[in-house]
Amino acid sequence: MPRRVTPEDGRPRPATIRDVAERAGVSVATVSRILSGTYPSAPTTRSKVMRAVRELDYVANAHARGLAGVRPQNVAIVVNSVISPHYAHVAQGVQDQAVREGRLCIVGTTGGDPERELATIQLMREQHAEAVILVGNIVADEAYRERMADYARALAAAGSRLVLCGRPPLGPDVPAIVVEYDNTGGAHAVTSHLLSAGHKRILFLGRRTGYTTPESRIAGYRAALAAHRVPHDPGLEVDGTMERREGYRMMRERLDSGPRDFTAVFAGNDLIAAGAREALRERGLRIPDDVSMVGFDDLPPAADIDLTTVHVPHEELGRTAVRLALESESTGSAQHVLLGTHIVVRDSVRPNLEEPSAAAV
Amino acid sequence: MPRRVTPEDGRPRPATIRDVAERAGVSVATVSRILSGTYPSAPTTRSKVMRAVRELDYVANAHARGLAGVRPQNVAIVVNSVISPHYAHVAQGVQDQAVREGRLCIVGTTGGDPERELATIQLMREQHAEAVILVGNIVADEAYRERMADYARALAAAGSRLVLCGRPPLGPDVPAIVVEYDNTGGAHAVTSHLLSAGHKRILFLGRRTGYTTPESRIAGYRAALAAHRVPHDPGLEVDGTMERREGYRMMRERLDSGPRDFTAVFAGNDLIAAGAREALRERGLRIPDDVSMVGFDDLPPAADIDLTTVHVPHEELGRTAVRLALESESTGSAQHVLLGTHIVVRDSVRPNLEEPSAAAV
DNA sequence: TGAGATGGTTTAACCGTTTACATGGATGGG
DNA sequence: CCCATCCATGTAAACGGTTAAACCATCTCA
Repeated sequence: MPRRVTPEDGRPRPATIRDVAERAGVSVATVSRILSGTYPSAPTTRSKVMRAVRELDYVANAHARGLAGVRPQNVAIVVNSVISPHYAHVAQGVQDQAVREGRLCIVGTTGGDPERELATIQLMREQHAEAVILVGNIVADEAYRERMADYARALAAAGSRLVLCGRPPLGPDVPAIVVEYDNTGGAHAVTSHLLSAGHKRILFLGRRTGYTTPESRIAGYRAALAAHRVPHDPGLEVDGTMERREGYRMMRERLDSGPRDFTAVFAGNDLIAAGAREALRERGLRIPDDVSMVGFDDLPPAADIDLTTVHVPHEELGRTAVRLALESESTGSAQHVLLGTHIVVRDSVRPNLEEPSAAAV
Repeated sequence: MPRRVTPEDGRPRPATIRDVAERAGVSVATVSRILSGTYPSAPTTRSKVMRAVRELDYVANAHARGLAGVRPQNVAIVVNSVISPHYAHVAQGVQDQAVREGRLCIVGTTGGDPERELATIQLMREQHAEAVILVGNIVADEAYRERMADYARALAAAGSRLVLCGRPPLGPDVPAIVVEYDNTGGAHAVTSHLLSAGHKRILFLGRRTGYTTPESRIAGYRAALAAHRVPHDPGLEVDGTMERREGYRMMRERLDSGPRDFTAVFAGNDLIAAGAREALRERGLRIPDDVSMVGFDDLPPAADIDLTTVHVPHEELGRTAVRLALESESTGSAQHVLLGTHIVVRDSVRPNLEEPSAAAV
C-alpha cells in the first residue's frame, strides 16, 4: 500500500523527499543528509539521489524544515514605506547582505503607524525569522516603548535578534542590537558649514518634536549655533513633516507671511529641500545666488538640485544590521554601533553678503 | 511525565499551542479551533483559552501551520533592486494590497541577473508562497524563456500563482497571470506631443535591444514618427542603459561628437532625462528654451525637473498583481491585464522654432 | 579467523499545527 | 423515561522534513 494517496482530484502535488528517496532507492534520511551536504556519503548513492532530485525537480519544503528544528534562513525588515528613498536604500543594504549570507528577506511596511508596526512584529515572530530589523524613527512615546520592550523580549525568547536601525535604544534591559548613524554630528557639521559662510539667520525646516531623527538633527543645528555664538531664534524653526510637499508648504507660508528674514536654509532632509527650493523659485529666488541651502540624507533629489547635504550611509546601515544580527547568533552579545555621517559639498551655499560677516565673539 | 522537557541549557522556548492548552485546561484541538475562530465553542472555554494566550504571549508557529496544510498567507515579489523608483513603487503597491488582504510579503532582488532570478524563484517555491510576482523587463532570451516556463509549471504544480508584472507573457501554454502597462501607447503619445510642437529631429535615449520595456517604448516612438510622416533616422537612436549616469553619458557624448542635430529629446525614462538634462546644462543648454525633452515613468525626478512625461500606474500594477493572483486562487483562471498610461504635461516642451514647422505631407 | 573499528544507511522519534473522526453530556421529542 | 440529536470537546493521524541512535557490511589487525 502506498504510504500516500494522490488526492482524488488528480491535481499534481509537489515532489517530497519521500518521492526522491523512492526513486533513488534509498531512505529519506539518506536523501536528507546528502542534500544538507554536511555528512559523508558514498559517491554512487550521492549521484543517484542528485539525479532523482533533478528529474523530479524537487525543492525542500521550507515549513517542514523549519518545523524540524532548522532555523529558517531569513531576516525580516520592517519599514515605514518602500518608496521613501531612505528606507529603500536601507532595505537594499539589508537585501544585499541577506543574499550574501544566503538568507531570504521578508518585508513589512507600517505606513508610520505604531499599531501596525507592532502587529507586523507579531507576524515576523510567527515566521521565526533569524532577525527582525526595525528601521526608521519613531514616536518616542512611553507606552509604545513599553510594548516594544515586551516584544523584544518575546523575540529574544524565540531566538530571534531584534535590530533597531536608525533609532535609539530602548533601554539597558532590552535585548536588542542598535545600529544608528550620527544625525546630530551631521547636522552640526552642515550647520557649521553655513555659519562659516557668514550666515547667521538660518531657517530650519522639519519636524520639531515627537520623532527621534529630526529631533537629533535639530539638536545638532542648535549646538552648532551655540558653538559659533550665534543667537538661537526659535522663530526660525518651522515645523512640518519630512515630505517634499511639506517643504514646499513651509517655505511658501514663510515667504507669504512677511519679508524674508533668513539668508540660508537647513532642510531636515533632501526632500524638504527640494520642496522648499520649488517654493523659492516660484518667488524668483535662486539657490545659491539668493538663498543658501543645505539638506540631509544625500539621496537622489540632492544630486539633481546640486544640494550640499549630509551623506548618510543608508545601505551600510542595512548591511551592518544584518551582519551584526547574524554574528550575534554565535557570539550572543548585544551591540550598539554608531555609523558616521559626512558633509557632501555641492553648489548650494554662497558666502553671506547681506550682512557684513562680523567675526564671531 | 511531561511530554516535553525543557532543553537542558534552560534557554526559554516560545510557548506552543500545547502550553496554552495545558494552562487553559483543554485539549490542543480546542485551542486550535478557538483561535481559528471558524468553529462553535462555549464562551467560558473561549475566554479561558484567550486568557492563556495572552498570559503566555502565544503566537502560532507559521511553519507548523504551513506544514499542516494551511497555505501560508504570503506573497513573494521579485525585483531587480529596491532602490530603483519604478520597482520601489510597484513593490509598495504589492505591499499595500498584500497587507489589505492580510498577507505577508517576501521580497527578493536579482540585480538584473537572470541566474539569480531563477534561483530566487526556487527559494520562493520552497516557501510555498501563494503568489510569486516577477517585476520588470527581462532579456528576451529563448533559453531563459524555456527555463522560466518550467518554473512556471513547477509553481503551478505547487499551487502558487506566477504573476508577470510589466513584462510580456511567456506563451499560451504557460500558466501565468500577466499584468502589463502600455509602454508603446505611452511612447506613441508623448512622441506625438513633441511632433505636434513641430519637432522633427527627436533624439531617443535608452536601451535599443534586448530588454522588453525599452523595446516597446522605442516601438511607440517609431510608430509615432511614421504616423506623422516624419522620416525615421536610426542615427537619432542612442543606446545606453536606463540609468541616470547613462543619460548623462549619452547626451554628453552626443554633444561632444559634433553640432547639435536634434531639437527635442525622448528619454527612455525619467532618470535618463535627469542625466541628459545635466549634460545639456553643462553646455549652457536649457530645457525647454533651447531643447525640448520628454521622459517616461512619472517618478520623483520628473516633478523636480519639470518634465513632461508618461505616467505609469506603478502602484496600481503591484496592487493588481496581488489582487488577480489571490482572486484566481478561487476562480482558477489565468488572466492578462493591460493597464493604461497617460501623458503628464509639465514645462519641458516648447514649439520648435529652429526649422519652420512645415505641415506634414 | 574473529574481535573491533569504521563508514554508510536505515529506523524511528520528533518538531507544532490542523482536522477527520470518536466520544460523551445535555437536550428534546415521543 | 428512553433514545435520537446535537454540540462542544477530546483523540490521534497526518503534514514533510531532520537527526540521534541502531544497524550492518566491510575492512583492519592481532
